[in-house]
Amino acid sequence: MSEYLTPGEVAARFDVSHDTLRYYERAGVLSAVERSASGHRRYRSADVELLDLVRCLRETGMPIAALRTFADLIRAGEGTVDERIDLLVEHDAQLGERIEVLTARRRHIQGKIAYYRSLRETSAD
Amino acid sequence: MSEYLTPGEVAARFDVSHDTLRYYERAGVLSAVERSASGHRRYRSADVELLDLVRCLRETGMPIAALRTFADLIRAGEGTVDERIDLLVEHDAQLGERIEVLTARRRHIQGKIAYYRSLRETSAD
DNA sequence: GGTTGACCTGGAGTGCACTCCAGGTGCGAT
DNA sequence: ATCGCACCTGGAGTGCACTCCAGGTCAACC
Repeated sequence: MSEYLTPGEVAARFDVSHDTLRYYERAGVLSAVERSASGHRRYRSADVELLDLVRCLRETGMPIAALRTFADLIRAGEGTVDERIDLLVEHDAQLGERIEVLTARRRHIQGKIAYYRSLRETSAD
Repeated sequence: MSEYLTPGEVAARFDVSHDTLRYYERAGVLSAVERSASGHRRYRSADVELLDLVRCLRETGMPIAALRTFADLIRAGEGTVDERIDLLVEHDAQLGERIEVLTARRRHIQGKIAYYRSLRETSAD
């Protein structure tokens, strides 16, 4: 049990590619990660926790640029907690709306399915 | 009250651009629409209804290629109702999963917000 | 009869988030 | 020693869904 994860382990854990990890680093979403003597990345638990949140935000539609802003706030230290809250609250609100829209659209789709099924039964007589 | 809508009216009703409408037509999602003598498009109620469903499916993440497949089934006539049902049921299932994932992620984000708020209260002492 | 505005065309361009490439390094196992 | 493999680099390429562009047509209104 080592104190860090290798790129392969991180990629497997979050189901992202090695390239995506490097992309996040280049984009400033993950700060430059520690390296071994041979230059290989070593992901510490702080990196892994940030990545966990990053993936959560990405999967819910936050763009890379906003993620970068958020990561910058974290790096800037504890004085930025209010701003982080604002950012997350805003995202949460958008996400709530998005889920509502998707749910409404889903009902529409289910209505269409029911309609098609009614057609099928009628013609099956 | 005319029997058709102009491109501008359709664009306004569905909040899409004139270009998007043309794009859907080029992509085979909307079949070639009726034209006036001067070449302007005229959207009949059948076109508008299809577009309504198309937008619903697009907003819920169905790719253009699948939408094209679906539109082709509609054009192929009533014999394809079973296939249309299959396609919509599959999409509905994926959408259900997606909503669940988003909802779970949202709880994670809300947990993070609560955590940050607890930090803020502690430091405010 | 000139101007305006909504519309027309084919094709090129955009933004996003990756994803791939070619060539190179280090290291444990055979 | 040499093989295979996981990793490294900068930079180019990809796929998707639009979105924009330049130049043109047409009907209506002043």
